[in-house]
Amino acid sequence: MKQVRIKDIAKLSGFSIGTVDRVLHNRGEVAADTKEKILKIARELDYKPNIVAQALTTKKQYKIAVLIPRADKDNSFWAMHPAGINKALNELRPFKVNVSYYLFELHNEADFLSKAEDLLNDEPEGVILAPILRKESLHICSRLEEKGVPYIFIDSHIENCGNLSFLGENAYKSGRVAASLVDFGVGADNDILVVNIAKDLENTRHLYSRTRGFMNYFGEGGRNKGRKITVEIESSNMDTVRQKLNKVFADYPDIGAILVSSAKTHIVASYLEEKGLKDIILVGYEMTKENLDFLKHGIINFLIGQRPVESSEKALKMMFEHLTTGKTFSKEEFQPVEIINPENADF
Amino acid sequence: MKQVRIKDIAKLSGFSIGTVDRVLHNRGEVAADTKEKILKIARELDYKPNIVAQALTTKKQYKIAVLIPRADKDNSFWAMHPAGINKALNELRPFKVNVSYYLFELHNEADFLSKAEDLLNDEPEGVILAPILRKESLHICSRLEEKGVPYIFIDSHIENCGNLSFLGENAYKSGRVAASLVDFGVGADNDILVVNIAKDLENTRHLYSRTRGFMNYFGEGGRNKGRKITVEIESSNMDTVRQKLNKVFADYPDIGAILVSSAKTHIVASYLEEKGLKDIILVGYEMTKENLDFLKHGIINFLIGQRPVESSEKALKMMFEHLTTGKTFSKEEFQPVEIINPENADF
DNA sequence: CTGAAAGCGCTTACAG
DNA sequence: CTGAAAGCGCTTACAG
Repeated sequence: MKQVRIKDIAKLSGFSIGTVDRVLHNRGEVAADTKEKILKIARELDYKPNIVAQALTTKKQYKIAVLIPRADKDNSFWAMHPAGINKALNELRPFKVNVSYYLFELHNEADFLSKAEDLLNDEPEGVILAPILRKESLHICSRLEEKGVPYIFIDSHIENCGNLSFLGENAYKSGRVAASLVDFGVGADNDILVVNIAKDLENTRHLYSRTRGFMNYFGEGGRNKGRKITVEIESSNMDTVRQKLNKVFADYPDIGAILVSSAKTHIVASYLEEKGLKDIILVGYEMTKENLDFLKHGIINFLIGQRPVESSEKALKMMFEHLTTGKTFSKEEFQPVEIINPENADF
Repeated sequence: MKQVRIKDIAKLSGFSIGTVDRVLHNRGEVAADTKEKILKIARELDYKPNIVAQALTTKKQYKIAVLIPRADKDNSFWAMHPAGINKALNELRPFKVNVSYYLFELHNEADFLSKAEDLLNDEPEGVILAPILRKESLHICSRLEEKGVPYIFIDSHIENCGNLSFLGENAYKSGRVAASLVDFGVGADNDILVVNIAKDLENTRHLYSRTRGFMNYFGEGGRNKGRKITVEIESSNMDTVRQKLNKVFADYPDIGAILVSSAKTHIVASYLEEKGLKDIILVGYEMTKENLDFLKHGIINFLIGQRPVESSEKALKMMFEHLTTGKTFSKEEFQPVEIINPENADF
């Protein structure tokens, strides 16, 4: 099975390679019937372009836009995605890929929409985005679809969209993983507390899904038979957190374990450290610097990771492959749920 | 910073591109002083070949040999490495890479040597091997070095070798991870048993390192204060295992957790199931089908994985990059130690 | 609407 | 020992 070249199609069809190339790329200026003839032969021969020759010859740069939250000190999680993009870019070096970032302030709807507008104006050929804000993201996605621009979701998922794929965690499953870890270590009669730190839990579905997974694990079985308490904290401000948690601990003195459903785990860890509550099991999310510090000091027992670097890396490679070959992918590619404790955190 | 082409070097040096190409590839037939001149310019311009053009034009196939144990039902772990190789091959598709396997019977010295001999006769340009049998591997490595053939270790590690790199777990660390998991769930006063199943523990260093990591964790701290018992079982035959373990349990009735230092974990799991010892915590290695079955049924609590698929994938890509560009790598690239429990095993 | 030609950067005979 | 030319498979003006 030697490679089929456009030269072969040219010979068989009786047209020149220039014409064949034009129909293969839909560049117009070809008579309808010759187009058909050529396409037929291409299909029969199962023609696949040689992407190496293509890369060598083309001047085309693939313009890919990335729309994610801006990383900052309280939020270093979002620095991991650019790291993954860079990894992919490095492997794609021989080819011509051009990535531009559109970074919005986390949980700021207006800023998200404004950055998305910038993105649309720049007319990228593919988009990778984190649709954290559900409503606003849906709006952008429909605009992309109108323009025929493919897009891939990372981090968060919206169902029934025209996305090329989704790369990230199965949030429900990761909640169950957290539950199983708590259950392995906690006393059978202790109470368990779930802390959600988010401005608008409604509009941040994956935190909600994690909590649901966590609860369902215990609903369906598990060793622990204690009460399951949920508390929502709207701000990650330490005073607010302290006040809320003081109240919870006053009401429930037998709490043996805490789950924090987001990367803000380190804030609850500070609280526990401050109060000297070292025996309480604390499980949370994401291997950010702040969280890892508390993990190493034994305040956090486990972190659940969703491999953001890998997701973004795969997303970019996937987009490139789609753009060059037209290949499509399964609509959801869940990444493995990663379990991190102090002993395997170094890697 | 535009790309430097051999044409640029040709112009600057006053020679033709043919001559430049000859010195760049050390193909001889060039006067010593012109060679020097050209190399100097190439260095100054920091010339890097365009691998896309190279791939398009060359007829050269890179021949890479893979020397690993043959997978079989008792040993499906070794089927994961070819999976990783295939992944890499798929990404390297536009280039001309040719992989041949040399599969030996696990722990069979003679067979290892015979397959290695076949490999040497076929004169590959790069080798990826699992140096499980220390002594025999050293012999092969020195032969490869004589021939100037680069080689990468996967799975097991031998220090102070001329290997291009090592890709695999940090066995000592992974032993500590296992210990921390046991420690999180086991009663503080229970005894803990370590089971080594291997024909020749001496010559299989990584099992030894895992056990050492496990023991040191408890030596340096940990909640559990019970006794730590070690048993060595030479064969994975069920009768042998049963007999040995019966004896151990008779002597130590308070065993609360078991570590199996290898992929043979499922054999101990069968034993526990047979005896109805469901409350004993069992931690072992590798996500093979047999082990995963017991994990899902709750007999095995945790499996430690070393990401064999990823290691092999990286190894092949690394070898390819080395062969094409001459790039060198750090001598050890440890893979993350993966923690698997029933809830995150599906991925 | 179609074809012939030049070019991407490198490699490979071949002539001298 | 060195250079000129053809070719890898595809794309890109350009001429007709």
